[in-house]
Amino acid sequence: MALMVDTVNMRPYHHGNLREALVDAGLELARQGGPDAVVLRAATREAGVSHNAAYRHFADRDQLLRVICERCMRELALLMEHRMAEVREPDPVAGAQERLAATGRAYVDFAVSEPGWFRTAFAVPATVAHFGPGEGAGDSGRNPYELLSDCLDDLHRAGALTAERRANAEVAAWSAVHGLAALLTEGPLRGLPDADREAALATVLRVVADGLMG
Amino acid sequence: MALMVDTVNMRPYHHGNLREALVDAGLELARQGGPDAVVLRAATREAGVSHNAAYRHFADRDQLLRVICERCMRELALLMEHRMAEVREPDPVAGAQERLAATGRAYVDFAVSEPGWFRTAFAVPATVAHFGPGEGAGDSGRNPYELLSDCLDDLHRAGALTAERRANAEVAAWSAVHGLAALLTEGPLRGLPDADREAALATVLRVVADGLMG
DNA sequence: TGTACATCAGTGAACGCGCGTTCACTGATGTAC
DNA sequence: TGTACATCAGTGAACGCGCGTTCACTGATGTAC
Repeated sequence: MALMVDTVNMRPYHHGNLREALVDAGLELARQGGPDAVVLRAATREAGVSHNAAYRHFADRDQLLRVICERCMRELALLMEHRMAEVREPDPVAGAQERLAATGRAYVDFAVSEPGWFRTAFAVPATVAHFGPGEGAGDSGRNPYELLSDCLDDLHRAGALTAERRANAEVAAWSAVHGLAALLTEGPLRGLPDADREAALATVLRVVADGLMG
Repeated sequence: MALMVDTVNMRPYHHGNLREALVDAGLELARQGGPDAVVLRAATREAGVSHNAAYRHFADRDQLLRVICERCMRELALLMEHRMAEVREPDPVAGAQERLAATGRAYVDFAVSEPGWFRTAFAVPATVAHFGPGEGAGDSGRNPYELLSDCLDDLHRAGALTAERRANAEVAAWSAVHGLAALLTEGPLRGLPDADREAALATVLRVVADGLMG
């Protein structure tokens, strides 16, 4: 007689942490197949639970997907933060330039190494979205847009970016890097050999830097 | 007794041009809902024909989708060509610069005004894709990549772009413009007000031009 | 410390949906003689 | 010019799939007394 614990597979009747388990399963699904692969039944299957158990923790599939999207965006931001922190250049201008490039590299690296997550990060269902200070990365930490803004603020503060050119600089840098990431992962540049990809990335970063700072 | 023609809806038993009708229906589906909305049964429904009639003209759904994707890409190229041809500047350098900007504007305008088609253009199923001379736009006309290359060649010929900077210039310009289009249509910049979008586009084009030509 | 009971977190079966695809078929067309 | 017949382009029914979601339920937990 199994009382608390099923003696065969050792899973208690109450999962204990099903919400987390569903999010983890959803993240794995997203990793492999992008946002469309985040399927309620697959997540519950993976968690070893019946289909509708998920409804104890999420109102519907969209709510689960939303959480997964936020986590993916957060992962992207974390890689960017990590790469920024690795920059050791003491000179304010060169340091700010290196940090800007580091965020760009991180962005593209993330997209290439985790294309499913990258696509999912931007697959927030329905209306919402819209980036800006405090939006887009859930509750904790800075989102990619904010990290980019920080770099550009640094550049401005260090005197490498005039006030005039500071305006709208986010969208220019972001577009270039996002476009490369999209072309490489979902677009016609899928499967570009490593060396070509590196050359493309270097050129994009150079054009952005030269274009912004004149 | 209807012999050749059904007297009620005047549709002959043989459609006459079902292939074209299915492609047209598919294009409308793509326009409204992107590549995922290109659904065999919906296309046949729209064409007023039974589900499986489509199999007389396409091996499977993917084959239809592929045709639709090519047509969408062709539409994008046509708008770019049209906008390039509108440039009247006689000076070779200024003319080439204006044509480059015109292709970028066309690219973003297409994405914003026809987001379903834009997404579909890049949703070629499975492996394939990869741009380059002669690829990506089906059989006729120049594809977007080639049009961009033409602009850059002009710029180089006119002396505004050094040979060194000519290298990899396509990917830089393309990434920036594609990224803006993606952010505006599928990403966090969805629904950006017109004025802000115009400012963003202007900045992106300026950064690309300055970044490329130094 | 023991027990009744509300509440929480699961189960299992079922519904309805729309899809791609296949099957055996029939009506229409065009061509050889 | 007429006719037999191969071929082409449709039809209608069905299969199997996986999905999101709902229903009535039961097992486990925790709390008031």
